[in-house]
Amino acid sequence: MSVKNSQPGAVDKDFLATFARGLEVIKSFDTQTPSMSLTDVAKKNNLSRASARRFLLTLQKLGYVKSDDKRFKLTARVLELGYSYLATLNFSETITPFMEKITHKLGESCSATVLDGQDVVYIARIPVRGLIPVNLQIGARLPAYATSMGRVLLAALPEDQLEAFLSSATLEPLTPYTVTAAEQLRSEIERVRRQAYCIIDQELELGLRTVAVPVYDRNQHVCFALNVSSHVSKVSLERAEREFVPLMQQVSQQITAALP
Amino acid sequence: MSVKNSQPGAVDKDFLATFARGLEVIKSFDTQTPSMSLTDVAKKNNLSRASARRFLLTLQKLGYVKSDDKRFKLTARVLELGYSYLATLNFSETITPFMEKITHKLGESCSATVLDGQDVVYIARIPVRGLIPVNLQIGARLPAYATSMGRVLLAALPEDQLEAFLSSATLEPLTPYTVTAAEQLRSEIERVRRQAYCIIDQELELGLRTVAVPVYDRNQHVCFALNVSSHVSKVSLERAEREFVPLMQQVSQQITAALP
DNA sequence: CGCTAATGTTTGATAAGTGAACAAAAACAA
DNA sequence: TTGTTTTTGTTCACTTATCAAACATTAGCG
Repeated sequence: MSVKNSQPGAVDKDFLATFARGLEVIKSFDTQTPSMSLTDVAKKNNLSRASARRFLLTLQKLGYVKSDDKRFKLTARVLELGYSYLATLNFSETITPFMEKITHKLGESCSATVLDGQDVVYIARIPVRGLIPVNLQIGARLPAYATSMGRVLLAALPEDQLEAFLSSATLEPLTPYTVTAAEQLRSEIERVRRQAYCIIDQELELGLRTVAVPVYDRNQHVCFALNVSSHVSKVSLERAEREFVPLMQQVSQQITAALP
Repeated sequence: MSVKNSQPGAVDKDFLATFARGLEVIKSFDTQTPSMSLTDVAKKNNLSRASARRFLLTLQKLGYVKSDDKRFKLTARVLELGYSYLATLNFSETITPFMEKITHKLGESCSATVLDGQDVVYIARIPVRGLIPVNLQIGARLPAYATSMGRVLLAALPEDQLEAFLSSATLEPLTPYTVTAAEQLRSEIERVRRQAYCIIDQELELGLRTVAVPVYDRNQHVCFALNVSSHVSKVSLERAEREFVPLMQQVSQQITAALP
């Protein structure tokens, strides 16, 4: 890498502001503002109206937005962008049948996640009609420190990266049960590494009991985590360990063998 | 719109090439090339290496790609872009429990799609362990003309847009049963409009029998289609009409009432 | 109706992005 | 080692995008 930014105000010569701003424009459409006028977009992204207009016209020409009467909204084509990530994970097709098998045998939702920064991100999910209709679509994020999948993935990190995570993460008490002390979290993660699975009770949400196992690729690298989530009133801790863990570990090995 | 491009070679003054190219760079990562070197990216997108490098460094700085030893790959953050579209559809959360209900009662996969151009695009899906482990994730596309959901959505288009679709679509015979004559397709679509549901038999894929109904928002506009797909050997046409259609139409109305 | 206020569109000086050419560093073979 | 090839990084005249401010167009309102 070249040395840039000797002065604080200096801009990175290799940073394409136009592109970065365009991506922000896409992301600026959300639940609160599903459709926006040109001026709305300009304000929300700190752009001049002239600039906002160019972004919107470009997106429109590419089919990513459509305009009904001066108001712009995203089209389903935007999903293509996210889809190209899923396509690079050659395993997301492979794993679905295995996850369906888990769902079928245990009668609980099954998910797959990867680690991105301090979050786990859902890459696949088989929901079942449950007590709590949780809505965690592909792309959804949850904090890694308070989820079973997060701990499984953190346990697979090299020591220096785990260290970096622990020193930078802010551990909010999401429920009274959430582990918020870095040292305690570290020993939990070490335990997860030894036992090769993780059960978390109500640390993310009251009533939620989740079990996760790592899934390895053919080079012995953890590539994602598998999870089954249930309710404390439905599945005892004892049953989770006796019934859920073995099945999930077995399926994890089957997936490894089936991966490309 | 202002008048542009009097001469053929003229460029659109309001088109941001940098942004459009950047989006292409993201899309250029796919199953065949999940990780690429700088040169690969340059070749695949017809960019100079200098340019490709700027795009990759920008994406890296934003966290959308990471580089392991000179090879670049997308990160899960890319899903955020697609996710922002789902967020603008305020209903994708609302509908999941209803779809789970359908899946539970009928024992078959249930999907929701919208129309984008000539395709239907999946915005939600509840898979079940079935005969054929189909892999249709959120964002996946299928040709509208050969799917039950496509016909339901086409039936809801204003006459001029339907006309435009019929005259521009290329109707490939995907199976021996596929309707490929525009006139026949039109009358099929008209029938779908009258009966308010669509059953398609093996037009997309041999053995596949699918049922679709439209779902309206509170302003009597069709906003998406619900679908249940099964196998001809598992569900008779008679049962599909007697059992599937009424339940799906009932759930469709419940969704309308529940929409924001 | 005219007036105001807001939004959308064009314009010209300034800033950012571009590819071709060049430089540097790997990768590979003899 | 040395030379050859391939890939990656940098520079710089030229093109594109940007902002601010002008102008044009609507929308609202008494």
